[in-house]
Amino acid sequence: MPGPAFTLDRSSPVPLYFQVAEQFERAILEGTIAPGERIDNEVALAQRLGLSRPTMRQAIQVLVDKGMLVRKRGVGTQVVHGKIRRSVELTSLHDDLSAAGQKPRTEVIAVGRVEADEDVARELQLTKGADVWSLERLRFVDRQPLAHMHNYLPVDVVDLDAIDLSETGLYAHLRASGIVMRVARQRIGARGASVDEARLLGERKGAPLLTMQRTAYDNAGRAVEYGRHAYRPDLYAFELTLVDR
Amino acid sequence: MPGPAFTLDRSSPVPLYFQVAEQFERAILEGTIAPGERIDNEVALAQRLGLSRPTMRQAIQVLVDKGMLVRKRGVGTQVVHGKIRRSVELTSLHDDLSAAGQKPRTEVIAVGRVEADEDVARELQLTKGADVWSLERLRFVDRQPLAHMHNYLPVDVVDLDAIDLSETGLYAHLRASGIVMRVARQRIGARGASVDEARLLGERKGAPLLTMQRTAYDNAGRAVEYGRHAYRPDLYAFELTLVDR
DNA sequence: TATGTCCATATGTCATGACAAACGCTTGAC
DNA sequence: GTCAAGCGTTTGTCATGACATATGGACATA
Repeated sequence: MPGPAFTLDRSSPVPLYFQVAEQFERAILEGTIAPGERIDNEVALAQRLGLSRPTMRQAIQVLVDKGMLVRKRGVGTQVVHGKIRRSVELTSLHDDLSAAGQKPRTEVIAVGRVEADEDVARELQLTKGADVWSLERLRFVDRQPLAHMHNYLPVDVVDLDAIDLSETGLYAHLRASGIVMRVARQRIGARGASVDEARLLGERKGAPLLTMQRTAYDNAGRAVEYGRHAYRPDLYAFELTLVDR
Repeated sequence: MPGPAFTLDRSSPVPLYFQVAEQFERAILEGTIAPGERIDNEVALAQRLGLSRPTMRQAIQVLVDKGMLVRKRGVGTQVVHGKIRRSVELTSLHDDLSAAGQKPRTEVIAVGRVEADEDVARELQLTKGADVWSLERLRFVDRQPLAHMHNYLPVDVVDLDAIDLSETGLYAHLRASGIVMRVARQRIGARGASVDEARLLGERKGAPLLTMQRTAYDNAGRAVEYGRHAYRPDLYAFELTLVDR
């Protein structure tokens, strides 16, 4: 596959397998390695880079998990055909849009402390009536309303009053506050717009909306965020890549 | 964490790491290991089971990828809080429903060879106008129409005429035919029902529908299936678990 | 009391070596 | 000519050993 000469920095804190994976990914995205093309076998690659085979395997595994490479025993490893789309990750809509080069604008409709209803309490592992942050926002792209977002957070996780949420996304701020989200559970569905939603999103009552509910957990398994979102389906859709292992 | 005594069968063709992962998963689902509880460290576990640490790590990694366990360096590995839902996998709706204990019924509306339109040709990596299988079905659960499914397949992949598609699912048949699907790309959205869809699904025209488009690739990177599906949102939703790695 | 340092602990990374199993091609037998 | 057996290639699995690094508590210090 000769491809570009990969460089390794053994003094870097970035793990070697990750350095290799990054450079492979770039080569694939740039087309330096063509779709369908087979890459060298693991043993040869490892030797050429001065790595052990387990490390080389780990690097390849990263891209296999991303759906960019496919392994076949006895045959080799090759680049997957078709355009590579980024899979659904533990990011927010704000991150998604920023990555796509768009500039989202966010309008905070309401923020404050409320009593958790049954749904919110269950999802956040609290008792009903407990004090939680409630955050309601409207997101625009190109002056068009794209999503109506209602999030709930335990009060001991973060102080929402101290944040300017119209500038940065909620997730970006949580990360900056040292909150590490490790697992999230999502439910994607659809329903007709309520009167309020229709008004906010510039649609008619009953117009189809794409909905998403998400509960995010930190690395201690504690629920840190629960959100109910509604999207205009003509402006947004969820894309994901599934990999069978 | 003492937990149940895991058993290993070294003569089995099932990999050791997988045997361990399976038994761990069962213990977690059954509650033998409580949510939030820390499991023993990798070295001790490996020693107790007579395994090497890499193998033990590989077993744990399987469950970390599923979002059931969380690792913390310097601390340990613990069971995630909250109910575990199965993540979106490379399965079909038929599989999903069967796994949930329901008995889906399928009605084949039309099956035959057609010329690929632009969309189909692009997704299946064919030229426009090429001969492809077209399969249109309606899926019921408890006598209620749940989904309208329109799938396209390259003619050289399988012979749909030879199959009874009302009994087994399309994916089950593809697997039985030796077709291995490794990667799939999905796009989930929403829109209003067309007149035809409304009639088939027992809804009104313009009623919100949940839509999914999927292109599946085999292990050679060849597109083997493209489908456009529409679901009744009151009966179906997509659930997925995201894991940050 | 508050803060910084040290240390035990557990996971993260990496190397080396070995055998197993699947795939695809070639070769040989009938 | 067709089919089966054999073989090389490549990934899959597993063992052993070592050092790095983040975490959280104990302890010493200001």
